[in-house]
This record gives sequence, structure tokens and C-alpha cells, in this order.
Amino acid sequence: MPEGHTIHRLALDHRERFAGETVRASSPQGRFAAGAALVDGRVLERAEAHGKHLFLGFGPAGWIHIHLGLFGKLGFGTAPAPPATDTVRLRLATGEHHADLRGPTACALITDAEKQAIHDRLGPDPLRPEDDGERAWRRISRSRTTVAALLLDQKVVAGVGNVYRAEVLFRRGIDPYLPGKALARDDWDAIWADLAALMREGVRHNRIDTVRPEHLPEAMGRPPRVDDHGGEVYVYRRAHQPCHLCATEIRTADLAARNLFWCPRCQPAHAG
DNA sequence: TAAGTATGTTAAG
DNA sequence: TTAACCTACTTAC
Repeated sequence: MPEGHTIHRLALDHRERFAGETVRASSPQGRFAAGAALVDGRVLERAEAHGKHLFLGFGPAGWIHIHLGLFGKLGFGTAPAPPATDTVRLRLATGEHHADLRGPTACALITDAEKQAIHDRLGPDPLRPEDDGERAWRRISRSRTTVAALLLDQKVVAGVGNVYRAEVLFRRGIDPYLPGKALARDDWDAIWADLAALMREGVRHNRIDTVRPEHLPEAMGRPPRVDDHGGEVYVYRRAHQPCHLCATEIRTADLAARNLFWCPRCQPAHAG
């Protein structure tokens, strides 16, 4: 489930298990064999996240840059580590813990300068305390692109994925097709603050929950949800089901090759 | 066994 | 705009 909250959680998980520890690194699958050999036996000093990018710092040996993409997964376990299967791109292990990486879009050893270049091309991340929405607002408020597309653009905001996009627009009642330049300043401020709060909860619980307590199924007299893709949500992957608030059928559409979900009544189309 | 799907990104046309 | 890439799971035949 790789949106930004997942990656920040993974950075935390690595710090807890490996920070300050000498780790063994290997690439059972083989595609990161050279990189793994270069950090094998070194101390993992840092684990950081920016948006959906994870950086594991090995001092002078550089950083392992990981991007999970759509299917990548990181799984943790305690000793004894089972034999790694042939899809494990990277295994990190100490006497106590191991972490197996499968299916990432990116797993490469990079330098400080290459890492900096990645930070430079990413927008502000609601989960980084030093970031704020100002830089994002400058781009959004000048853009004719739809706010739904802008939210997924990692140069505009880093870490937002398809679930948070759909949910945050619903929670503010914003039409996903509204052009960025037509978005009100206070709506953007509210969306940014909401993203920060929701994603922080996402890190804490390692899942995405967006439904306010008063709208939870129990409170609304509905049966609890049975979906398996995460937490409790309003619109994401609920196409053709009734809106939790107004019972209008949730709509879905293709936008830039991603599935978009929204309630046409709670998020009415902007005039013009 | 094959096809389809997924919370993503990049490069080619 | 399309295809390509990476894995695992579910559904169809």
C-alpha cells in the first residue's frame, strides 16, 4: 500500500530495527547484487523518507534509494530469517531482524548529490515537519490542470497517492475537475492541513482511514465495511455504491491513466 | 493456466 | 497518450 504514509512508516521501521547496527546486505534475486555488496557489513546510519522515496544511509558508502512503485513491498521479520525466495531484490539482516524488499520500481545505491537531486525535484511533503503548502500553492494557483491531476503530481505535492487524493477532495467537497487556478486559497490550506493530519494517522496505524467518527458505519447504522484494501474511506474504490453521506452513486472515471472516484453531489462541479 | 487488477513512475512516440 | 516495468493476489475458463 505505498502512498507517502507507508514510506514514512517504513523509514521508522528501519530506524527501530537497524539504525546504528552493522547489517548484512544481499540480493537473492540478483538485480541489486553489486549495490548490496557495497553496503554489506556497514552500519545503517540513517533512514529517511520524502514523499514515496525511501533513503537508507550507509555513511561514506552512500544511500540505498528505494521506490516501491505500484507493487513493491517491504516485509520485516525476526531471526531466524527464512531462506530468501528468488523475488527478494534486497535483504538486510542483523542477528535480530531482517527486511525483504520485493518488486520495487527503484533500488539503487546513490550519492549524496544524487539524493539531493531527488529532493530538489519533489514538492513539499505533508509529512515532513519543515515543509509547508506554500510552494505547492504557487504551482496550483497558476495551473489550468485539474486539482485531481495536480494532487498526484509529485513535483507539486510529494507523497499523495490515489487514495488520499480521492478522499481529501471528498472531505473538502471539491470537484476533482476544478482547475488549480480556480481553487480558493482557503480550500488549499484546508486540504494541505487535512493531508498532514490524515497521513500522520496513516503512519501511526499503517493504513488509510479517512472517515470521520460521526460517519463511521456504526454511527450511521450501516454494517461495517468488508473491503480489504486499507482503512475506512468515503469514495476510493466505491464506484456505483451509495455515498456514505448523501446516498448518491459514487462516480468513477479515468484521469491520466488512474482511477478517480468522487461523489457528484458532495463535490459539485464548479460553474463554467 | 491465463487474465485481470493494484495505493506508481518513466520513457518513448 | 501508450507502453513498459516490477509482484502477488483474485477471478475466469
